Amino acid sequence: MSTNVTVRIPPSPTGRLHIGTARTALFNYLFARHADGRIVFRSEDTDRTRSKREHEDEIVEGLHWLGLDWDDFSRQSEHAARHTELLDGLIRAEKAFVSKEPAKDDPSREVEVVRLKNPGRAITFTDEIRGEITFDTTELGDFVIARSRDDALYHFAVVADDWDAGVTHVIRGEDHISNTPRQILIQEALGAPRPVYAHIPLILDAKRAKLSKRSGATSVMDYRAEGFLPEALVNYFALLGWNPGSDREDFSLAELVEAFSLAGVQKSGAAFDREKLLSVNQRWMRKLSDEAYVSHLNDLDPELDLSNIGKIVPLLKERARTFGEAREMLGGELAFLFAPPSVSKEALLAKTPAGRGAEVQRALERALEALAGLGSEIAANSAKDALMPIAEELEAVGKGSRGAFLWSLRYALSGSERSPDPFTIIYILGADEALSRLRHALALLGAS
RNA sequence: GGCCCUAUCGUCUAACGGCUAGGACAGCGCCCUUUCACGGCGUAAAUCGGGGUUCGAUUCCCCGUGGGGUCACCA
Repeated sequence: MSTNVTVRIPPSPTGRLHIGTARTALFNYLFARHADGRIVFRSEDTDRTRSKREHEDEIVEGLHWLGLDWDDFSRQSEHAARHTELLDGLIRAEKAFVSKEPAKDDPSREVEVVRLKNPGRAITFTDEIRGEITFDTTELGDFVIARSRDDALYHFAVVADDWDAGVTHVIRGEDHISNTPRQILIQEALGAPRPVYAHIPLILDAKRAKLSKRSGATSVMDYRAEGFLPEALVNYFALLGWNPGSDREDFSLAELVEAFSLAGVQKSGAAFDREKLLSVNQRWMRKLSDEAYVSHLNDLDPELDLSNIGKIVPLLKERARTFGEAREMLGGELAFLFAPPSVSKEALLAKTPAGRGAEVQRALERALEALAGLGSEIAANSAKDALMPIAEELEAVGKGSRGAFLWSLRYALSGSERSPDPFTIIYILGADEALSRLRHALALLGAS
């Protein structure tokens, strides 16, 4: 592996795996893998009170689930001794100093924080995505870089760790733009090289504010639990703020690695659109083999009885946009496929013109006989071949009767005003169950 | 509010000075059709405003305005 490019994925384990974290990690991954470079994962756990191992585990698991990986793993807390060493060096060189001051949380107590001696000048850096950016750093003053000599703060730890890891490209959210000058100040004090910066646009919610817990589901794991495919999430996240310069939207992770370039990254924030994500997800679900589809359903809900679902998968593929939706359909609008529905005589004849009731009933009886003649194994199209002639005959006698008959047939089988067509239902139910439901409907009509 | 970033259909975006401003999602309509779903076709929908530069600006510059971010001894 060449080492001309090294990026970092530095999540802080203080919460669940946020969509924004995942997308930033994805962009780093795409950039690095495209350049055949290195990726270092660094858990930024220096906030001892908020950092939790369970969060780190979820972040790692979620990122792996999306298909991302890295070449090196470390925790910032493991670098504490190195931070102290660097801090001491800075103090000795009089580029930083220890300052005795009242503690922020308890002013009666005195603490010794470390502050950077700020030369106080304008800092200009080049952002790969936005061009030159200049800040006046005088207003920053001699800012705090460590709570004490052995407890470095974020900005210092980041700069030190990036330096030690040989990070060449810092690709992160736009919200870090204003952090960059102070990190550059620390770099210069340390004598560390300046990496290339690329600040990617933020993901916004529907109200165009930075995505937060209030904006709805923001954890990648929530989407997994809802039955989204990692391929779909990756595909959609990549297109939020990046594009290949063409109309193409269908990308696998490997194809993204191939196509990715910072030049295609957008400058302004992108609103997260769940509808579009759903559409992308459905596209990926449809690519699955029926077997894989069922296996995903099983992963989502191990309690689900999927023993006789094989014939139903095509129906789910054309309807469900997530596996969660698919599961709901099995217990909802498609539940009639598993247990006989209740049917009403009125709905059975809902589309039958006045005075034609007897006619439709006779046709249903003929349908029953035709079906019985097919035997118990029904092929995909044989029900249609057997029953459509009856419908056509009816139409010849009275216009609109075909539709009335087919409606009644379908309703007798599904007990629902909206459902797949009767032939598909018969195929799925099998001859015995279909005949039983038809008999039941006929009995209802006969009871007039 | 200071500082910084930013600005093409409702949303994601294409067009890196020169085409009727293109695509996708959502919307709407039509077709297919026994209903639903799928599918096919079509339609509506945008260059924030004002100045420049230029033969010519969505594109380059400036000023407004809008939006966003950030202002910790959090990361």
